[in-house]
Amino acid sequence: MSQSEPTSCHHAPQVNCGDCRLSAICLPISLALDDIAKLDDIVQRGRPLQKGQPLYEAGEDFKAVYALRSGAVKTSTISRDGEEQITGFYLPGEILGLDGLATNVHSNTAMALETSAICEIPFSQLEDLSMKLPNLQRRFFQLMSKEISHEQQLITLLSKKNADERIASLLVSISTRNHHRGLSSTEFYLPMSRSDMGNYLGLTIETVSRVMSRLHKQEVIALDKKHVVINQMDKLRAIASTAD
Amino acid sequence: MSQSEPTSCHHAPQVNCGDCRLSAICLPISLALDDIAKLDDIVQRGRPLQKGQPLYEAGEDFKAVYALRSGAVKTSTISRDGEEQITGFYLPGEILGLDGLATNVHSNTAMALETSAICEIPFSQLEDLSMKLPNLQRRFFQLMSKEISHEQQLITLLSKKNADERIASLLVSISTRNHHRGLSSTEFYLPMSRSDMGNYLGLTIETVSRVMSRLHKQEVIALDKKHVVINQMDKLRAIASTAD
DNA sequence: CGTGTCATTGAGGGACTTCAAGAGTGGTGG
DNA sequence: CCACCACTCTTGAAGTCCCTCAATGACACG
Repeated sequence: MSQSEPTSCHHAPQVNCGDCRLSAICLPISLALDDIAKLDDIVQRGRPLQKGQPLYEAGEDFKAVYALRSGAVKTSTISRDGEEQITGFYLPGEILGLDGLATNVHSNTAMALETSAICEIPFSQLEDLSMKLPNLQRRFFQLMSKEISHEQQLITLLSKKNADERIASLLVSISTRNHHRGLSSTEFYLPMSRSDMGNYLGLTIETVSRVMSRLHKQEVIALDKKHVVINQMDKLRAIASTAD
Repeated sequence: MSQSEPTSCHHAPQVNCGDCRLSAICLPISLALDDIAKLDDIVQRGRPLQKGQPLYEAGEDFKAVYALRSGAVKTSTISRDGEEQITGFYLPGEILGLDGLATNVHSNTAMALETSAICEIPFSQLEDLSMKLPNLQRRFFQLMSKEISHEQQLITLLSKKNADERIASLLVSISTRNHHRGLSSTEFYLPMSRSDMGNYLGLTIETVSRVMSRLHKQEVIALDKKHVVINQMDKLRAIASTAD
């Protein structure tokens, strides 16, 4: 299995929020140390999710939000005729499951793209805690609004960008998020298949493959299957940013 | 100016929620009579908005949500390079402005497509009131989730549907919403320009025009500028529903 | 009556899809 | 160990759908 985390094993379930390498970008962001301890008390850390296993499914009751500690997850909706539409990819330190917040029912399915360690945060307890910690509550509003603005960016991408711009946008997005997590912004493994990329970006798998090959030939990126090295970040950004 | 409401003038600012023809589908839905009266007390009814005037703009502080009493409104984001992306059309009885709820800042701009009468509901007071009226609070969660699922449907449309399916989907959507408001589901005026339709659906204005003409020639719809009559609803739905 | 805006229609071209074949990879079992 | 299979990915050739460019028409407004 390809692995983007060579530093150490992050699947160990015994880590707590205070020690977690991701605390700076995850839910505990801007919380005081003893507040993190309180959050820590309600976080449940289950066994890792294997590739292809669902974290939650569309239609399920909303019971918790989830923080991704390692691995990668995709979220998707299934339209009436059974076709999948991927709505997002999630990387370590990111929070998912908020799609159920409004109705108490998840509208999306979340599925592991590779073996993933996940912190589960039961929402009832989180609600109580966030009453006491205004910073935590603010963080949740931020997250919800981030979800919405992400969707609107995706709409703009699908509505206005060509294939090159779409692919470049996705690569820049992953790069930026990796950088944010303290990882390399120029070298990483794509956690999703070409098919998932195409589904997400509104392209066929062949077009995804062709564009990636083209970027490789132009030496904007180096490419070996899922391993990506960005050689010319400025150029990639230029391609991506016919708008964000 | 073309007008889809020949029955009576709905721009009169003095109407209250209890008397409003739209109370069955608007915010007061499922509220008891005296609860509607409470809601009524905080609703502000300003002078009508003229075509092209903004109701709120991206970046503005979120102070209120709005109920559309007559007319039509579009919401849109402006991407970095200045291009507009329309994210929704709103018809009488529908609520807008929730895009600011998460961050207290609007992420979209809302603009009148034709002369529109609008009820403004200051959010601070609405918050207080919804504490006391659980049905009202539930209604708000519904509305937020509706916004999210609308965006996800738009994503699927942009990602998977061809031009005919996109146009048909929009027509069916407007038809359904008109029916819901007690108006004709088969005959109505489009409140937006071809350009706005194209922007929203990710198509050029020429393609919009061609598809509309084609549907006309196939006698699925009758068409005179913005006036639409749906002759074969089943056929239109069939075209639209390669998924919803 | 000219001017500007919006919409329609046609011709041509381009970007992406579809169809098809083949290469590379991982897993299973003889 | 390698043959076999399933699966993913790549690459090419052909086709199609939509866009671009352009001209014209319809209508409102000064």
